Amino acid sequence: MRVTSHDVAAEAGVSQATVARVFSSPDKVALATQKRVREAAAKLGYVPNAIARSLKSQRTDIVGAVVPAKSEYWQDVLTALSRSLAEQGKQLLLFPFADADHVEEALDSVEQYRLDGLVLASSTIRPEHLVRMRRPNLRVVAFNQPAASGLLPLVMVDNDAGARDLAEHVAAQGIRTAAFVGTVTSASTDQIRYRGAASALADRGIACPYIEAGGFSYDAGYKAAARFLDGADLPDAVMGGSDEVAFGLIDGLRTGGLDVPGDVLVTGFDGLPQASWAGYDLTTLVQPIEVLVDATLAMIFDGAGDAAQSERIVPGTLREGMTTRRGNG
Amino acid sequence: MRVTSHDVAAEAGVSQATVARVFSSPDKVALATQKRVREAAAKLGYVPNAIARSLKSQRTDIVGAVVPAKSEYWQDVLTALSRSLAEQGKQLLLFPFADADHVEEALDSVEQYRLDGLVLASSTIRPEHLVRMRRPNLRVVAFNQPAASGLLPLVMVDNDAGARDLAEHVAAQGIRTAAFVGTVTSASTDQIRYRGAASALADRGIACPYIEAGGFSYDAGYKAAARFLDGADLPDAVMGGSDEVAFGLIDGLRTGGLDVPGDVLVTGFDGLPQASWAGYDLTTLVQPIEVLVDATLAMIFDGAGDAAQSERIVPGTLREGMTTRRGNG
DNA sequence: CTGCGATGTGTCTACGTAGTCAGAACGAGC
DNA sequence: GCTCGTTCTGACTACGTAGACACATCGCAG
Repeated sequence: MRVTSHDVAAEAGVSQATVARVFSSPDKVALATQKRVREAAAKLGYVPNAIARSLKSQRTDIVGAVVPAKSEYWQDVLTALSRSLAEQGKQLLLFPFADADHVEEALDSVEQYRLDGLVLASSTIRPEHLVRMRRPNLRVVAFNQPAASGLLPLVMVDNDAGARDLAEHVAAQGIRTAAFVGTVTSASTDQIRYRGAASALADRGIACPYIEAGGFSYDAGYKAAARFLDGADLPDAVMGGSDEVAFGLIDGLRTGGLDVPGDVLVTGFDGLPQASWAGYDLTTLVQPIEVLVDATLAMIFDGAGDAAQSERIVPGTLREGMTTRRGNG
Repeated sequence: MRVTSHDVAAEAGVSQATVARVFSSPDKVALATQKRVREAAAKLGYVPNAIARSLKSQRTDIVGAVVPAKSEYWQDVLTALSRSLAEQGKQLLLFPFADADHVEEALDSVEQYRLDGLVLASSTIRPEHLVRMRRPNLRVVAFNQPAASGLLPLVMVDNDAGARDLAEHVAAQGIRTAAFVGTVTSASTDQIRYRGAASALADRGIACPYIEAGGFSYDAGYKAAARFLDGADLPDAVMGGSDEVAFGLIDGLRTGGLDVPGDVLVTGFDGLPQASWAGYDLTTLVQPIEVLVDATLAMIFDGAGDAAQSERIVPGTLREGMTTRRGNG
């Protein structure tokens, strides 16, 4: 039914091996033969079977990605990842999980496929799951996941330096009090971001209490904003652990009658496309997603020997938006 | 190196065939044998090889999705799709493309994999490409793609009825003039939405000129808003072809000094998560993505014989947001 | 004209699984 | 005790490809 390399071989009057060579290592086949084979293939509508090739060659040309099902940030990462892979003739297989408790299921199905590599893209995967993914024949790279440090090869943005940059930027606006809203309990990135920001602010004599939002979503930020609405506690600046939280904060504060940035400055972290939308124009730390993705794929495909220890920390870029423009407006 | 069913067979003292049966059709193996095999498998860390299974069984348990690389809407669809597939033990393989001119490349790589099904998810794929995807052994379903009608089995939201609902809703707010901003040239969905809205408005004596935005992105909407800023042309309501365009419109109008909904009403289409964000609170037509996705997968896996003609049109739901709340504020 | 490397092609086999077929073991019914 | 049907298991093979190996052909230097 299906056209195979044998059919093409018969049509072109060559052996099956020659047909295979034409499509995998053409330089080993005489040009005249190649032409004959390609014509026969085109005539019959032959397309090489990637499944069979994978079985034989022990390479799938497929990279898996374990990601949270719901998150604006990861969708941007996935887009960049799959585009970069496509350029190399490889594909992306998705293993989404609903929440931290369902990671295990996703990891189970990962093992059935003999993937060339796996990107663990979530700051909420637990260390015990991370370690479980260390296996021969599979190059695993943790993406933006500080908790994986030392356990797996790791690529991430410089969360500490980024948080300091943001903190220094708001400090330069002349604030006296601040607060950090995020979710240290479930995201290891937020831990570092909070520490970096708090430390930089402390250097300037500004206290920065931590407020647990219970998630890194818009809703979490929106609800957390209620904390500040009784007025007494309102700091001069609120730093969100992520852009999504910051959007929620801004809308929550504004809905509560406060002005951003008039009454309170707000910052985010990630640099989502929406941060540039005029409705928010958020001051945030832009992650160089292309760079991060390229570094990740480089680790997977040209990874060194003792990759478990290798880490690549990439600096982000401060984006100064309207949400921290104070006084001079 | 890798643990195979042969290794497990040796360990358990059975044949390879029995091991295979334990993992694919357990009811054909005696319970005692099953237990022995499973223990041996656990001991050796055996995981069935999906590649080999696919080659033998001619089923991959993988569904492909051809999607535009950049689009908020499609990311929501993909999330729902992959989650639904995961529940059935299947996986999603992504074939993103940058723009309409690169669809061909994506489709080429689709053929190498012997996918169980393929979702063509983009309103910008050209009809000639659509037809090319009709092939034996591959169940293709077009998703939200009016242009595929009659060419491929099709699942989509009722764009016409949805656009009429939106139009009637704004008409009920007492508007006298309107405009539709979208991109009929590149998205066949916008064509239907515009016609539906214009027709419903015409029934009430309201003209609705069409304004080409040149895309369905935030930026396209933002730029299109400039059209209305000289004041003279400002209609009472602007209908965006999609939520993304509507967000751009709103921000563009507001940046230009207009009030939404005070000076002009705005509607979207799709029901993105951001539509519910307090900063926009957009009136839009919410697509029942879960329903659409389930219908799509049903067509792929339990599709009828003459599937080319089958179409499933699902109604959406009107979401009344602040952007069309007029006068009574 | 012989020997040798380079090049091109064919034969054969393995990748790891699942389905077909045959046969073994066993109990039940005559 | 023999036949029959049922249940279980093993041997064998095919899925479609790519790599190892052997061999044929050719040009070229000695």
